[in-house]
Amino acid sequence: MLVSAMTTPRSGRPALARPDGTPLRVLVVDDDPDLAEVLSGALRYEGWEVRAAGDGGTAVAEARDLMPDAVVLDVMLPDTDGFGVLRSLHTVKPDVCVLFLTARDAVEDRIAGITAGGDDYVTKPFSLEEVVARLRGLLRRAGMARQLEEGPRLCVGDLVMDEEAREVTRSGELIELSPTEFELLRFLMRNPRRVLSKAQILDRVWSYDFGGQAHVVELYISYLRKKVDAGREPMIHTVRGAGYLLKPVTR
Amino acid sequence: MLVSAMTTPRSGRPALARPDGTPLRVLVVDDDPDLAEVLSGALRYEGWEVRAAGDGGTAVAEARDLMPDAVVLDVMLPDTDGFGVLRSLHTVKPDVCVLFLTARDAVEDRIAGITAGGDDYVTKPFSLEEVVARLRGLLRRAGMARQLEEGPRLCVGDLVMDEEAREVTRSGELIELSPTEFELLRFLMRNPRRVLSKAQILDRVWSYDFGGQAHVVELYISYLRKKVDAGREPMIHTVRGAGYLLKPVTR
DNA sequence: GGAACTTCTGAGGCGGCTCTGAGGACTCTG
DNA sequence: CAGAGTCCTCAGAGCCGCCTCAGAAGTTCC
Repeated sequence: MLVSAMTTPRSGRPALARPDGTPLRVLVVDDDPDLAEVLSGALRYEGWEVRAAGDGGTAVAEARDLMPDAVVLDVMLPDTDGFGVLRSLHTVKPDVCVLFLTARDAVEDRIAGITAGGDDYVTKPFSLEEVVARLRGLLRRAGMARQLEEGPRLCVGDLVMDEEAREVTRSGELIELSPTEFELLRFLMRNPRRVLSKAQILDRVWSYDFGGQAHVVELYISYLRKKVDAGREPMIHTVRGAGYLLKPVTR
Repeated sequence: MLVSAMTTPRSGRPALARPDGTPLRVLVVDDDPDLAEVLSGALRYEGWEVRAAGDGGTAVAEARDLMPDAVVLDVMLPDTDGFGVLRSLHTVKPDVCVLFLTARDAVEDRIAGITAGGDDYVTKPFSLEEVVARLRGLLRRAGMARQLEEGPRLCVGDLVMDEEAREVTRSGELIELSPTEFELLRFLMRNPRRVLSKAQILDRVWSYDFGGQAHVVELYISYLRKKVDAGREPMIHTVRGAGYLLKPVTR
């Protein structure tokens, strides 16, 4: 089952590209077409060339055709399990990076065995920010993609985030964040000087099956302010009726 | 309310065009024919080549024929839901931009995820100015349309508006605006040196179901003057019996 | 199995935003 | 100069958006 094909990245950021200049390619494999659509959309937006497949057989066929740099692979598939697909993928393209999608209660050690090769995994339900970030991490570690070589540091003013170490500092001082706080801040830092609506934030930072209200965003913004701004000149700003905005202090 | 259909853009600005010179194409999908007509009219006025559809099936067929650069899509359709149409649209044209229309109370529901790909949405009742602006934002981020590449800055004289950051400055000084003030000013700035009637302003800046009087326009113009002109040489001018006009100060 | 932490819900309150109404100023006309 | 029409501005009521607190439920770690 072919879900969608693809031509160009739509994102404002520079297209992800390999040393030869062609865009990075990713294959999304999930039997839930809605989820595959959402993932494809998000990755396309990030500059990937995306193709999607709904089962293991199609996935391998698509991989042979596309020769993807990375694969986002649901472990539970209608025809085969993730392990079979993984073996086939490695036959097709030995150096492919794989990001597994797995249910929370899946057997942890089997996943651990699979990811030994440098691959990674994310448990469902996940947030798009997490998938995108993990995939970036994989590629960086694999040494692909020129744009990613710059390192895992994210800077806005004197606010610095080390994504790999999951460490945040402001003017040198360490800031401790909970997982959600961290991911929210990462999203803000990847979109500085831009108003982000609560709905946008909810879409990217919270998991796709979150049924709650936009009110949580307000709450977590409030948490972040206490830790990030904390008496200092504020970097997180409310734009009434529009959303929130992170920007360096103007001097 | 029915707006007369027209063939060529009436607007003073150049027609929106893609790199190859042909005008940008948009498909409007809404089951309310009046609303579809209003939207179509406004977008045509902005220089788009417009076609409309009333349900998901027709929409996909039209899309296959038109190959639109963007789609304005009501989430609630008689035959399918937004996800289905979105998936079909992406199969037809993977790089299409989608702007969703949704009822206010449906936002919390399950819009989350749909917009993940960098697509955007607007809640009903919306103002035309908002739809047009969002659509421009989408296209800009997608890197289409030569005219839009200039960036998200709107300048009239020393008055500068950064739409993404929702920031307005006059000769460098920051001006704080409420949501309505912001949208009114945006409309004025996108139509400089042109007299805009109160009715025109009401139609574009206020949502289509606003029942109030033209008096609010006077009021908000007065608010804007206090903030934008504020002692300086005035840029906002009243044309008695006709409307208002924004222009740079002439020396 | 308990303690610490994290996440989310609900309620209360504050302040800003939007719009109405009224009074006054300005402009044009007869 | 009077009157009508148009526009400007102020004051205030109600509403809505946002912030914060407190606590319940779930999770992790020892």
